[in-house]
Amino acid sequence: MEQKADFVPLDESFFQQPTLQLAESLLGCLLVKETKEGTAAGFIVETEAYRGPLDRAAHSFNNRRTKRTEIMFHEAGRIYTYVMHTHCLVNVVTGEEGVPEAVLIRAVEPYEGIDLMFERRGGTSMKNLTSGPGKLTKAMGITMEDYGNRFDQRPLYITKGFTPEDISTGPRIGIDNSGEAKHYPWRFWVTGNQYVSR
DNA sequence: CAGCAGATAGACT
DNA sequence: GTCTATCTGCTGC
Repeated sequence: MEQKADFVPLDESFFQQPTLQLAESLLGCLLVKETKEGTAAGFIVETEAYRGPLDRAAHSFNNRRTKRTEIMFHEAGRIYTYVMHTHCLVNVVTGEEGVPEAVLIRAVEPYEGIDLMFERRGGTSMKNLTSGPGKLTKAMGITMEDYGNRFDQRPLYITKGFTPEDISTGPRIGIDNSGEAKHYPWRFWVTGNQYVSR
């Protein structure tokens, strides 16, 4: 009876929305990671959409299909983790089988397992704990182990959170060498939330 | 606030 | 073998 029944993963049909719409729908949802050290959870407050063939900023631009991007060609709801420099980033795969699109989770608001997150992140402030894509994966213990799993089942999954009052959009971050694509307003965040990366 | 080091996986010559 | 990358934290003006 140790098991918490509070967190019920979202149904897979949730992920079967157009990528831009899903990026917006994900705001306010609760991202949960269960490990043997404990459970860490946080509300998603910032996302970015990456749209395969059309999007120069996406790893899957021009349908580039490699070992790394392979998972983006799968059905919606898969987990795409990617190691960048010293950090791991986490994406939600969207689109139907064969359509390489994804949503990057850029920031969450800490909700449960906050002590555990501080332990993993070392000395830092509450505001700095999960306010960035590399920070949140470290705080929650998300790694390449999660690559290819599904967001509708443990140990890494998404469940219902709150409904954001107001949502902002703007250009994405960290894709300066992507030509035109860098101006696309495919970044979404909860307006005014202090855990948004910038 | 600009500049840069850090450290790993995968693409490309 | 070399180069780039969906970033972060620290240093020095």
